[in-house]
Amino acid sequence: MRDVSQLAGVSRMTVSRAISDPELVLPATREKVAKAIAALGYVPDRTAGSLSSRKTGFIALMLPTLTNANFAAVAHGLTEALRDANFHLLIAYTEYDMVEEERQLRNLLARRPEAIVMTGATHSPAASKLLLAADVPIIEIADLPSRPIGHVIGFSNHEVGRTAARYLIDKGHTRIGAIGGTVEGEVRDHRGEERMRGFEDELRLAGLSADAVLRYGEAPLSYDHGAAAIARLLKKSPDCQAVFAVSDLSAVGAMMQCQRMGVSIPDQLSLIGFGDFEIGRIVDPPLTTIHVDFNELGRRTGATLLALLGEDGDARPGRVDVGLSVVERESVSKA
Amino acid sequence: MRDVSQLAGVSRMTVSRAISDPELVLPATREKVAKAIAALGYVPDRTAGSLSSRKTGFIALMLPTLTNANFAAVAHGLTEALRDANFHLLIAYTEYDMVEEERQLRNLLARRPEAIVMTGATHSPAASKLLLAADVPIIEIADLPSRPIGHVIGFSNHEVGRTAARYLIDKGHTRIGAIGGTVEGEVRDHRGEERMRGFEDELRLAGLSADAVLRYGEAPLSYDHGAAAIARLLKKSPDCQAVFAVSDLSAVGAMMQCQRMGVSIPDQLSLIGFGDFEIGRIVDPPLTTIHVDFNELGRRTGATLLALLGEDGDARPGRVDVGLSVVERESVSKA
DNA sequence: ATGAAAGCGCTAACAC
DNA sequence: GTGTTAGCGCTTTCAT
Repeated sequence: MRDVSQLAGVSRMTVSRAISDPELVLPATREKVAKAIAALGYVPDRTAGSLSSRKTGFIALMLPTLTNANFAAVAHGLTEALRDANFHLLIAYTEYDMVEEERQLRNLLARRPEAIVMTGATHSPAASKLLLAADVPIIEIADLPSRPIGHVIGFSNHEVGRTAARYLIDKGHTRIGAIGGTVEGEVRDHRGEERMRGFEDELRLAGLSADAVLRYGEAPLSYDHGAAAIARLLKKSPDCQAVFAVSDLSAVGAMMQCQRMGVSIPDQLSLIGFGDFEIGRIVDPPLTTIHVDFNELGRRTGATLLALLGEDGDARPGRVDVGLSVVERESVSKA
Repeated sequence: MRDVSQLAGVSRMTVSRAISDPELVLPATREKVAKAIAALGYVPDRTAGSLSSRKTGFIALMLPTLTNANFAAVAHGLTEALRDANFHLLIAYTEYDMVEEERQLRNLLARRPEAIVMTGATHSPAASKLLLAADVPIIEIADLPSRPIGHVIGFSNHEVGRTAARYLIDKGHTRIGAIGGTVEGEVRDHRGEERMRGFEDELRLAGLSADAVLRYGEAPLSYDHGAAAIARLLKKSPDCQAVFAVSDLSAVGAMMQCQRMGVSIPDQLSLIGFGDFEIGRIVDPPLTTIHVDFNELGRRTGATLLALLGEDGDARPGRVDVGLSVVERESVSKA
């Protein structure tokens, strides 16, 4: 920057202003500076700028995993929303491991993000303490915690499960099952488990048995999980009429496995998923699923962040439920 | 940090050492410092540390998109490899747009990464200039450029296309087509196009027509693309026996579309994809595809980075071809 | 509208 | 093994 200022024949302060707040500089001066910058190929050092201004321009985003289209959509929506404000996303992922989450959070905090976005609302005590002490806006997303740390933009996973159960019940099914991940071990998907609980609760409310609700395999759940889980479930409960999969990926895996086993969907078995993944539209029959607008979730989060970081008196914690909807396709039949 | 040093009764320098190079500090002192840190909930500020030490601990990673399992696998492998060395990945994505790539690169450079990992080797002139001037190790991955900027860890996309063509030809097919993205507009997948070219070249080498090679739709290619493209292709070239899809996602979309149109795979149409995505193992029939170990690519890149950043005399640019292999499953028949 | 001085929170380099 | 001094490249603040 010193080089630029010398070449342009102005002080370094003027260069700084010409870059970050051009309005404050005479057009002629601005021009000279721009030329010098181009000639030298100067790229400002935001590390130094961050230290001085005490604004890093970082937003921390904690995700369970990168390899999930919906979480990627959140990251995507967020990035879009923040791009023009010149914020950078600092992404960390936990692999559904709370010990790892804490480690990652510490690393993130060392970069002094101006806000922290956490996926989910279940944290280790140490992580919660870290978050509380961070003194920056916290947003918990993709969940609807009863005791949130800061702002909330999400949906109720419990309600997802209940909605799935109600839908299947309304179709006249009575022998209803579900497939999801296990709760044992360190690696677990709390939000998926919440969907399973909601499902079981609604089943019980309707006086139906929850015996065919199967927890099997570790997060992240994908096609293989669904294939293996449905095989187990049908062995254990051969008379099952309808199944909820906590993730569309599992649902699709289950569908393919059924195809191989000669179980016709939806004639012999109805299937409903969660997440509205693109693949669900493509398979045959198209998958009935529960949709949450994750892109919107990301964009909303970005807009909230911008508002929060714009005004000084940070508004009191907000709570937004982006809701959910059933996408009726053809994988569920009437009983 | 000042607070920590006072509480521990040592100088700030000792605190710094106790954190970043504990060996240099007496165990007793170390202990005192650790206690003070815990008591105060102190988290070091790496922004300040970076400025002072001139090491940011950032590695820049430029990806076409986040929403692709293989690129996500690269990011994953890289993160794993770098985690223990306390490096952070700074991820940017271009959405297959070279103008955007340049913008993103400038933003990345402002964070002073210690190395830059670029996916692909086709950059705008301005981006190339930026890269050349960056004065940090550059690694181009997932490609095998003839005129690389720095290190290369990748595979030949051209060879992928040739291999696909050869495989189909060896099976006795003569009326062979392909589906990939368009080359028009700003948004394009150069590496996918390279695979298409390799495919065409091999077809011509065998004296076969490349008329049924269809370029349609913009990157990123996914299920919908495959479904739409195969419908168009079969309309245009109804006698087509075998098709290469530049991405497994397109291949799966094509497969589902064929199912809907009553075209039996592989009896009436053979299909080979690229990328070995998980879904390809799950569909029925399982998809024959060309596999590249993207996870290994990420890990290799991480290891190379560590070596590069470890030693002072940075080794001369290396070139690694991770190769490729055909995964024979059941979507290709003999003619 | 521009400039000068001070300092952000750390660590490199050198001293003891 | 620990402390002192100086300074990383910017921006804040205040002056002109």
